[in-house]
Amino acid sequence: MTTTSPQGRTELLRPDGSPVRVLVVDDELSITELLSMALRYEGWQIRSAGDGHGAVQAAREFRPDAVVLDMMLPDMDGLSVLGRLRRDLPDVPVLFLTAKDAVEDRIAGLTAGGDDYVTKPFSLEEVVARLRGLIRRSGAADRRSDSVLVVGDLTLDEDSHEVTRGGDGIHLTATEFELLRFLMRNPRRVLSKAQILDRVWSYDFGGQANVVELYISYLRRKIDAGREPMIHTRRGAGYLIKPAVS
Amino acid sequence: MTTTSPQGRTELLRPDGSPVRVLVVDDELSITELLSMALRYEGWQIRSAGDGHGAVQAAREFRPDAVVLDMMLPDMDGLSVLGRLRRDLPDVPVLFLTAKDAVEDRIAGLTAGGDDYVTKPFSLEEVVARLRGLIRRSGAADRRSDSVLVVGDLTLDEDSHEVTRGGDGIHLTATEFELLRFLMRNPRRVLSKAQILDRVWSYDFGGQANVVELYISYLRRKIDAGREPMIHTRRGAGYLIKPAVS
DNA sequence: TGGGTTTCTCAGGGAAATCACAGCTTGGGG
DNA sequence: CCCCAAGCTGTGATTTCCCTGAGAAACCCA
Repeated sequence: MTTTSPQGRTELLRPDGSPVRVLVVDDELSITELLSMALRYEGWQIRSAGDGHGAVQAAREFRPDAVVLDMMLPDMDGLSVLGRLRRDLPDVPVLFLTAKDAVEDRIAGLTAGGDDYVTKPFSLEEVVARLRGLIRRSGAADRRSDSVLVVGDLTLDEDSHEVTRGGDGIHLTATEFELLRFLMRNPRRVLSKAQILDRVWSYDFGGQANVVELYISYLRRKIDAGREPMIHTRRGAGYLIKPAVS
Repeated sequence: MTTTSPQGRTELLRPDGSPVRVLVVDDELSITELLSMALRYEGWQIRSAGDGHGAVQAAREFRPDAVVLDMMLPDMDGLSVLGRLRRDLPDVPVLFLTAKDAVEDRIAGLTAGGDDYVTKPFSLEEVVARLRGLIRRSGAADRRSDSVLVVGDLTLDEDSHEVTRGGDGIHLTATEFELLRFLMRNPRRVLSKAQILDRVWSYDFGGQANVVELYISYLRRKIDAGREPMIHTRRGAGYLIKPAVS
């Protein structure tokens, strides 16, 4: 089930209308806090743990609908944690956090069961999107909630990553896609460059703030090219997307 | 929940009808006093602190609905304060104050959880508007309070930054927008040039006082152009806005 | 390993916004 | 009715913000 909040954002809810519950497990406090903050903002209920034992215990009493699990924990390795989690909650979907250079094939085996993973450093937009996907597919939230965002004649499918405007397919790079998704999830709302950076770029990005301008310019070339523009600049405030007419 | 005060201003209240509580943290006394005065004028309850430890303690006993937090404190850095605040009040929204040139610095991730920031030197109108936004979105105040100001056939949307009169969209610059917002939040009330300067321009503005006249003139051109005027001059007193009829 | 793709930095150009200045208009008191 | 203070607005300088081309570096896939 989804509802639309007063801010116009679409929230994911469980069938009984209560908020989705997510357990976040990471030993770095800054990461759990960053994630907790961002996921709470999605309207979800969050519990966090800093090690494997804490995770197992929290899972038992909190009974989350999904788990975000760092593969690198101080007390036990990710696989053992996963095993124990599964003993209590056999069907809970797990989003793994792994270091960039971690052995990918081991993860590949794990995600076969419908789980997913992102590599550190991640962007919040990516984590949120993948969690939404996991929860949606697990059936914890209403299945009818679908994965296509629509603004005017522009559509974006979060599952297939397909983007169309006026029926024409548009190819976007990964970053362009995430930026557009963020804009489309907040239609008609001015988003500041800082907000966009925080959300779409990874948390350790230390570069120039004008990447946002650059990618807005890329998006315009692909989406607004020769049509009524949908992406608008609010000088001194930020950017927003809205249907071309009106 | 919102109520309309005898003066005609719209106030933000908590669901139980008690005033919103805001904690202000800054080491410069002039800043905390400036903010406290302005925020009290909004009808909110204010407590202030001059350093990180004071902030954490005050948060614990005062339990604010929102926090204004300077990133540059003498005893601990902004992120540590944030972490400790969050331990006691996981969902409290925070408005960060940062130096203009430290913007790139490390805002990353801060606005991701729905928090926001303004750069020093700020204008009071900006701080108040952003605080209202944070409180509104956090759910501490009634969610029905929405983001659109209406005076006669003139509307101003604080989220999309859209302004219309009689249905026609009107493009305003950032300063024009803030000036109009201030007028519209105080309809039918005479606002002196000094008041306007104090509210809409940043506290270190050292320019000529006639910027107010200039911007009023800009606004008239865009809003009153060829229609029944809504912006009126009270010679020797100030300006006011009111619906065109009557 | 190598070529195509993607991400990002840097820097120049240009447009918009802000503001100072000055001359002009207006309104009200005497 | 005159005059002056208060307010209005045209002009243009300055600043700030945004856009985008070019190319370097990183990445990915075969």
